[in-house]
Amino acid sequence: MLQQFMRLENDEIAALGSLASHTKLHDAGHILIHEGGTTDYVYLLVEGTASRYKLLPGGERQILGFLIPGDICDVQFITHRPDHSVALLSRAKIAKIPSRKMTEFLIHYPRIEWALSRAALLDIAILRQWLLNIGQRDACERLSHLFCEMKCRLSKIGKVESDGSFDMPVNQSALADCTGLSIVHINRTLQRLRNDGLIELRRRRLTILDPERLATLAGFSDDYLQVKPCRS
Amino acid sequence: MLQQFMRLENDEIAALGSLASHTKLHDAGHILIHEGGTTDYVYLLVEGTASRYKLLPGGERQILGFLIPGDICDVQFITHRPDHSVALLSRAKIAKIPSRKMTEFLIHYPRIEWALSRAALLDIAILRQWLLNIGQRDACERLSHLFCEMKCRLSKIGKVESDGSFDMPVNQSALADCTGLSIVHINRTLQRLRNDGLIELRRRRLTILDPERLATLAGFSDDYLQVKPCRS
DNA sequence: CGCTGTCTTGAGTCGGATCAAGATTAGTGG
DNA sequence: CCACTAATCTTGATCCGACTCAAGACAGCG
Repeated sequence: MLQQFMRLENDEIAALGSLASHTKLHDAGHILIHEGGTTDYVYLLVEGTASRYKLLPGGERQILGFLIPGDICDVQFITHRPDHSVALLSRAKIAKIPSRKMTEFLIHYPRIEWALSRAALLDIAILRQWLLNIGQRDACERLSHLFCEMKCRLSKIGKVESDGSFDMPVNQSALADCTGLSIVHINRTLQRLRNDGLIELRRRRLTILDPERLATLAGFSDDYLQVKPCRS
Repeated sequence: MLQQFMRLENDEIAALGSLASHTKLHDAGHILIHEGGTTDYVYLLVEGTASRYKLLPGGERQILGFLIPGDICDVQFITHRPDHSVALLSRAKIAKIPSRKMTEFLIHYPRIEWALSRAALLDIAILRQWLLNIGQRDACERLSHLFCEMKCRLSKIGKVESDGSFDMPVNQSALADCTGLSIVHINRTLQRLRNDGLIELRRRRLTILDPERLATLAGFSDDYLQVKPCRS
């Protein structure tokens, strides 16, 4: 949600709304963007969850990040040749906006363009944190950190239940590919977290049983996710 | 260099020049920005090399990226509390610009602001590539990829000699901390690359002896570093 | 000349990978 | 509502890439 980054005026909100008015429902697994292909559209994830990833010739996949409702898929692309793919993790509602239209729109609403660049900065902050995660932490810490991060991001858009549970529509294979671990090891690590009473993960739904202890274990602090809206 | 992202007008170049007119020389090891501290300045690296990194309580360090001449240190910071540190790898020339002044400047030169946001997109592309690197590749590939990337970035600013060598002012400890490997393993991996006749690394200077073969080994393609200047 | 930081090398260990198979669960169509 | 199939999850056994520890060799520098 862009409002995290800047208080928007009513007309801006309305304009955004009409820009994203044509939404379409897609099934889990649908690939929105193909690495190396071309796009002339910007996709806005209205409802559901998606992942960005890169594939290696050998078939290895690295998940680069998760998209949650309100996230935009690819203002990112410098050229129109995306350097990674985006696929849906769950059934999702998508608004598909022609790039041309988006460009014009942003010229009329420079404040929104500015908010988007803030969103990019948040992406950077998250990417750096992931790098630290994969580069320096062990399996347990990596998973814990990821869970803490997701919970924090989702809570900002009101997607965490009062009991602390939230949708996490990923299988163990996806967890493996975003932490740089093997599926088997993810499985065993999850069991440890479960046995330690830290989390519960069932039917694509994650409950953090002891947020305090999990955050400590992960070395998680939500500072990097806190974006101050500025320029009023 | 911002001109990678957009053809700038003479007055813009002149304005940038005067903005960055007061430069100062610092020694290798100098810490420009402290994680968790505060900054009211934007730093422009005019000459030399620097690294961004995060530290963990246990002393582990993850290097998040390298800065080369023309790179800007921290338009990045969403709040004024940097989430990582920046230190010089070599003696370097730095322009220190007050954030206020920078903000005003960008209001007068919106095209430059726009170029900066492009630069951020390049940062994102590099970060994603690093994530792939650390997450999925083995030691040899990681190092090779890093070297290919540095050479490509440096060649864009004319910092690669005609014999293919360039400054790489990092010790093995830094290589370890940016690839997520141990120093010892870096040492052995470097030896392999040397013995295979792929590289030569002496006195902080790297020569890629067989670019072709190294790129293949690394799975490197420079696509993600190619930024098309647009909006004329 | 003698630090101090950096690089090398060897030996032993371990976290996490791989391989292989069985158990569960979720979907599908009848 | 059940049978069938394909994912996904578990578990055990084995292996290996990379880590740690430890010590010696250089190199740059005041």
